[in-house]
Amino acid sequence: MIKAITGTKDILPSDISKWKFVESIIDKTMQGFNYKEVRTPVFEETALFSRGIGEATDIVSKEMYTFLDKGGTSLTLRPEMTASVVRAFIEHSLAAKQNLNKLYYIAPMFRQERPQAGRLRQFHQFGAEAIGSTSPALDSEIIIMAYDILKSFGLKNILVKINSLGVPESRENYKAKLREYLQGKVAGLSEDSRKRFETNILRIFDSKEECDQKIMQDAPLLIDYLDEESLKHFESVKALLKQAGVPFEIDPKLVRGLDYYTKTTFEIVSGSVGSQSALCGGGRYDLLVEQLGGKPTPGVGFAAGIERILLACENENSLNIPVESIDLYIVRLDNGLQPNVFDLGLHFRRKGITSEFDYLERSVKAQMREANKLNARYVIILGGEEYQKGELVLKNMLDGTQENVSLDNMEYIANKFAG
RNA sequence: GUGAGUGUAGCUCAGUAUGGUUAGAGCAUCAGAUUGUGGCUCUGAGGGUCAUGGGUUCGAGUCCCAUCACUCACCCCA
Repeated sequence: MIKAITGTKDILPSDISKWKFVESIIDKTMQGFNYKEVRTPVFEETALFSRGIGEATDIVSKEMYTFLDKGGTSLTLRPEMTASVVRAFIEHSLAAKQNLNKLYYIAPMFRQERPQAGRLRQFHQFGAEAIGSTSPALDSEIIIMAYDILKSFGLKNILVKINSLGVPESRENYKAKLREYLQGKVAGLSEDSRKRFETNILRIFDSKEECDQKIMQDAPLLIDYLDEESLKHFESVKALLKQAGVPFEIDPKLVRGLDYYTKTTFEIVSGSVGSQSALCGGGRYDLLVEQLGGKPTPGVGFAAGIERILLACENENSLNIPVESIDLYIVRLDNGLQPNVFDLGLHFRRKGITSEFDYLERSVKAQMREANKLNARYVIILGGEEYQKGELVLKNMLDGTQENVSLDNMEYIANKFAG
């Protein structure tokens, strides 16, 4: 038997209502903030991601699905969306059409990691990017949108964590200080952290190893070395979040794994999923556009993992999905009327009234059972004496009442579903 | 990439310690309950190469080995 690739999942009809519901809330919220949807190809030239996300990051160095096409070009299935959105922004000169572009997406991403709870190889993210302004209002807006959407899913056990990474210069200053602090202590670090000391020193803060955490407890914090402008920016972001009623926590150790972040970074974590608790993450990237070959343009954005959110919703039992139902089921008393049933069904279907009938020549009882299983609001029973008299039986499945309706008064039935 | 756990019906699981006739249950599916009407109830039916391959044995779902798959955790991230 051929099975789906490791780390990929089919979304079956029984799950679709959940996804549609989630997507509709995302659409509604994003549009309320006047973000416009954008769709980009699932694969891009590999260089886009290695340059955008950073050669040394885990995503680029070991998690990408990269392959050569027949022309010998190295292509990669997108592991995240920001680089692609920025590429499209530059390629189509969106900046020329308006100063500020507010974009959002809902799309599949691909990373070749070992699957576990809340982590798949093909997974779905939604997110937003506001490109073209340094205003802290946009940092806040991005965080508020993410928070509002999660709240709309009924999630309670969530925490917003924010931090500021400052501008590159202040960060370099700080890194030097941190290196100085750690210089004599390297031997006490875990193996991974010793590597990070060379490659990405800030990430040592993320380590869960006890020995690392002990050493990092007294380490200097980035936030104390922020430049004045970044600090001011950070204060504005915090003030706006407070104003919006979004509870948050400052996490000076929140360092994100993508290279392009500057100033604000944030994460929303859930206590209701396994170890992959980050539902959502993002931040400001004022240098990315230029880095990818565009004119210097600031930006800020976030991405959220839909499967993780669904997992959290399931564990908190927070999603209230309406049960699926259909409008009409047409029962036939004798098989000879099959063409008439088909015709009648088509009549209502073309009016947008969701209708179904039996294709398997099953008994009346079986047809009624089917109607009930489908949650049909009304059932038409066609055949027998009534049919001889030019009538059909219309049964209301909610209260069980039924009435006879003349076959040339289908308006009457259609009106049951009006409005 | 590293570690641990689990693979028995469409789904959730018994059965494996002490190997022994035709491998069970619940849910789901289908059919029926005097034949023209759903939900509840009752009755019945279908559905399993017990993950795969090898080994031990008179005999393996059960013991041993290998492989594969899945799950969780590390790592990293959404």
